[in-house]
Amino acid sequence: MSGIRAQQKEKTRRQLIDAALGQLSSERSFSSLSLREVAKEAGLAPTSFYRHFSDMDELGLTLVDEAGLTLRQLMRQARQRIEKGGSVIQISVVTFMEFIESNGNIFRLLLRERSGTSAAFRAAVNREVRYFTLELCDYLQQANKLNADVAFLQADAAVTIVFSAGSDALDVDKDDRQQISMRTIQQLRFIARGAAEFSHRVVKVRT
Amino acid sequence: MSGIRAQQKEKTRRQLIDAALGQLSSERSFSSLSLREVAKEAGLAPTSFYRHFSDMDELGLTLVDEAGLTLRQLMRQARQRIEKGGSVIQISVVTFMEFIESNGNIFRLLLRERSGTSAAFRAAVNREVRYFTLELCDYLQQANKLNADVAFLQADAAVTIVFSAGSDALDVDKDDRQQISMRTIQQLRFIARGAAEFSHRVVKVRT
DNA sequence: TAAAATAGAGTACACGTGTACACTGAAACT
DNA sequence: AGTTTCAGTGTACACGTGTACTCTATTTTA
Repeated sequence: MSGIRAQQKEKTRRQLIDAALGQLSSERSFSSLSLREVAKEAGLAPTSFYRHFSDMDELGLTLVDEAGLTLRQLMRQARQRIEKGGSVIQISVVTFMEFIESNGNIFRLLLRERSGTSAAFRAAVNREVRYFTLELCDYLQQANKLNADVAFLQADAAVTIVFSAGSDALDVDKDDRQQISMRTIQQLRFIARGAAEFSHRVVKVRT
Repeated sequence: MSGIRAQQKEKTRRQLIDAALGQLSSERSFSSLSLREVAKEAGLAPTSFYRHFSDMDELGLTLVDEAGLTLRQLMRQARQRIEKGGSVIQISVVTFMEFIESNGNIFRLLLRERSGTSAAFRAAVNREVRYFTLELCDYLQQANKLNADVAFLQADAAVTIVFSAGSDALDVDKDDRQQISMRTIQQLRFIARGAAEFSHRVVKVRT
């Protein structure tokens, strides 16, 4: 029951996943990857691909899940840092920028497939981003005692701004990334301040 | 000198452009379009394509320019409406949503190519978005007497939020689009309020 | 009016693609 | 020990692709 076979299968499955991730870059999107290329990179015959995924879409959705995991891992890291004190906004942005730096291709995958041509991909990415947003929303409600609706609007706006900044930071050198970080921090402060002002009044919108 | 020939050429050039734009949809991106498909849709032999563009990339960049024009046209429309009175934020968002509704494929093109695999495309789209942002920045400085740096940060954040909302509004029915509009308006108010608060202090960041 | 230019069509080719199918050898089961 | 399962291979095929090349008909120029 040890499963020497299942074990090997899992291993080459990972090789396929890693091969796909490894081929992503600023000039190569997942949708431009071919089954044959991925199989070749993984050291497999093209037709062996089918032993693991029914088509490239299935591999792609697995990659999105993978990305979601990485993203949540990132959040845990950020929360740990915050608990040790410091500006919440600054730590969050810095953590996110570190994520971009060491997981550029994963982030690119999320960015691209979010506006891509597959409804399933778009849904998968949006689901991951929503988790991200809702966790931030909870945090804002607890930490800042915000009205629930206001907290959601703030969290949603903040995530949008940070993701957009991440996108800008992808193909840029360290100095520029620093600039982008500072700009983003300031913009998040605007939003936080604005939200705080409005949190007394009743806000009727929620999506 | 009337140029019956040049005239005809311009006409089929437009047919190519329109054919390409017409094939875009939520499940079809520009990069997935083939030269042959576009030529066929335009009623041309594949090889005749080369009489007008050296490759698909050149057509694509033309499309991005086209999109930029449409975007600026949109801004003019918004400004006219604003001059006739009303909430600036609300009118801007409503105008933008109208744009999405009637130019969905053009907006999709911008969204996708902004994070696409061609550096030239990304640069072209970012240039158009920057124009958009700078015009808003000027407006904010004049209308709200804001500090130049704060105005830029606000404009940049606002454009990011609005574009993201546009992306969310693409594949959604009228009611949901209305929801998104209200959410966006409120978020823009947060930013405006926050920026106004900060505009007294000195802000050191500018990108 | 004769010559040159050129938008567009048609043919042809090499290439990369997804995948159907038959096969192999080793692991897993009975 | 004998049988079954199955991850991985190799071959083969039809298809869509970009584009080089030649030819044609018509406009433009000289």
